Amino acid sequence: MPWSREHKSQTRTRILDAAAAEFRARGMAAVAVSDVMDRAGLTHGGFYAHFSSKDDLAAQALLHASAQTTAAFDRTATAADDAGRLQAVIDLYLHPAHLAHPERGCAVAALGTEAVRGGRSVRRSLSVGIRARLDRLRRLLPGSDSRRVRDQKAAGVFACMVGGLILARGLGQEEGDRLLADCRAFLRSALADSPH
Amino acid sequence: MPWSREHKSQTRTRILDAAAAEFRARGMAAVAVSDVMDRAGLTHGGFYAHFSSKDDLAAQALLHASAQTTAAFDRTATAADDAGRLQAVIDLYLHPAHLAHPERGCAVAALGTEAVRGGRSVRRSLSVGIRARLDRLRRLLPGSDSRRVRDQKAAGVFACMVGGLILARGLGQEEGDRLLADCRAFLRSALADSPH
DNA sequence: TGTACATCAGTGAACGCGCGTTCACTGATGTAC
DNA sequence: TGTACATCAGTGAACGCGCGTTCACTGATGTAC
Repeated sequence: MPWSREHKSQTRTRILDAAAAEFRARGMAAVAVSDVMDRAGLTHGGFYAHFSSKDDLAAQALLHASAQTTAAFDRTATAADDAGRLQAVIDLYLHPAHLAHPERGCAVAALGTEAVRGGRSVRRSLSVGIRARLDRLRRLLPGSDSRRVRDQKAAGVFACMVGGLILARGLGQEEGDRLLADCRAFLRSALADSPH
Repeated sequence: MPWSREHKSQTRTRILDAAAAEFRARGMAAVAVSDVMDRAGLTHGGFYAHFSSKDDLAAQALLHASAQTTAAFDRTATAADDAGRLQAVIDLYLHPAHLAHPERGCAVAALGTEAVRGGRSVRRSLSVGIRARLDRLRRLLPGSDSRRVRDQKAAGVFACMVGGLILARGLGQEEGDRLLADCRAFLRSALADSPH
C-alpha cells in the first residue's frame, strides 16, 4: 500500500467539493470534467481513478451538496429559539446571499430542472436530497398540527422556498431581492394564521 | 417574391413550436439544432435562414412557450367563477398532468435553472415570462388586499407553484402527485385564512 | 539502518463522437414580358 | 396566355471544436529483506 490509506479518499473529497461548487455555479452540462479537475488541482486524466463517469460524479456531487445544505438547516434551526426555528431556516434560504451564491447553496434550487433529466443515479440523488429537506422542515413544525397538516405545510413551505429562489435568480439581483422578501412575508403570514 | 409572403413565417412558427416542446421535454443543452429541425420536418442546414444561433432560438422559444402558458392561465381564469379564479389556476398548474407533460407546460418550471445560465437574451426571455405570470396572478387576487399584500401573495403563490412542480418532478410520478396535492392544500389554506 | 522493489495515484497525449455553424447547390414559385 | 427568369427557402455535405473517455507512462511512497 504505497500511498497512505487516506490520501486517495482526501483527493476524492477534493474532487467532490470542486464538482459540487462548479455544478451549482454553472450547471452540470456546462461544466467539463477537466474544469472540475483543474479546480481540484489535478489533471483530467486522473479522474477515472475516482469516478466511473461524469454521470457518476454528478450523482455523488449532488449528494455531497445536499448534505451541506441539510447540515446548514440543522445548524440554523439549533441556533434559533424554539418558536423561531422554522422561520430562521426560511429566512436563511430566502436570503439575498443565497440568490447571489448558488455555488454554496441548495442544489435543488440550482440544478433541479437539469437533474430530473439526468441518469438514474442523478435522479435518485435529487429525490434523496428533496426528501431529506422535507423531512427536516416537517420536524420544525409545531407538534400540535396533525401529520397530514405537517405534510402539507412542509411541502408548501419548501416548494415556496425552492420556487422563490429560482424566480429571484431569474429576475436578477435587485428585482429578485424584492421577490425574496415578498416570499418570506407570504410564508410568515401563511404559517402564523393557519387555524388548523 | 418567389415564395408566398406567409410561407416563411409559417415555417418559422413550426420551428418555434418544435423547439418549445423539445426544450421543455429534454432541456436546452440536450436538444440539438438538428433534433428541432427534424421535429419540424426540415433538414438542419436551413436553420440559419430563420435564426441567427441556437441561443437566439432558445430565447425566442422561451417567449413562445411562455405566451402559451399565460394564455392557459387566462383561459382557466375566465372559465371559473369570480371567487374561484385563482384557485382554478393553481389547481391547473399543480396538476398531475402538468407533472407528466413538461413539453406542454410552464417553461419556468421546466427550464428555470438552465435558462438563468443562458445568454443575455435567454435570461431576458426568462424574466419576461416570470413577470407576465406574476402579473396575471396579481390580477386574480381580491382587490380588498393592499398592493403590498397582493405583491406578497402573488410572489408566494407563484413560487409555491413553480417549486411544487419542480419538486414533484424530482420525486417521480407517484410521490410527486402526493406532493402536488399537499401544495394545493397548503395554498388553499394560506389564501383562505389570511386576515390582512 | 539502508536499499531494492512493487504498487498505484496522478500525468498528459490521443481518440472519436456529436454538435453548432457554414456553404455551394437545387428546385419551387412569383413576376415581367 | 405562356414562357424565361430571378429569387430565395430548403438541402445535405463538410468543417472544426470541445468534451468524455482511454491508455501508456512516471514517479512518490510503503514494505520486505
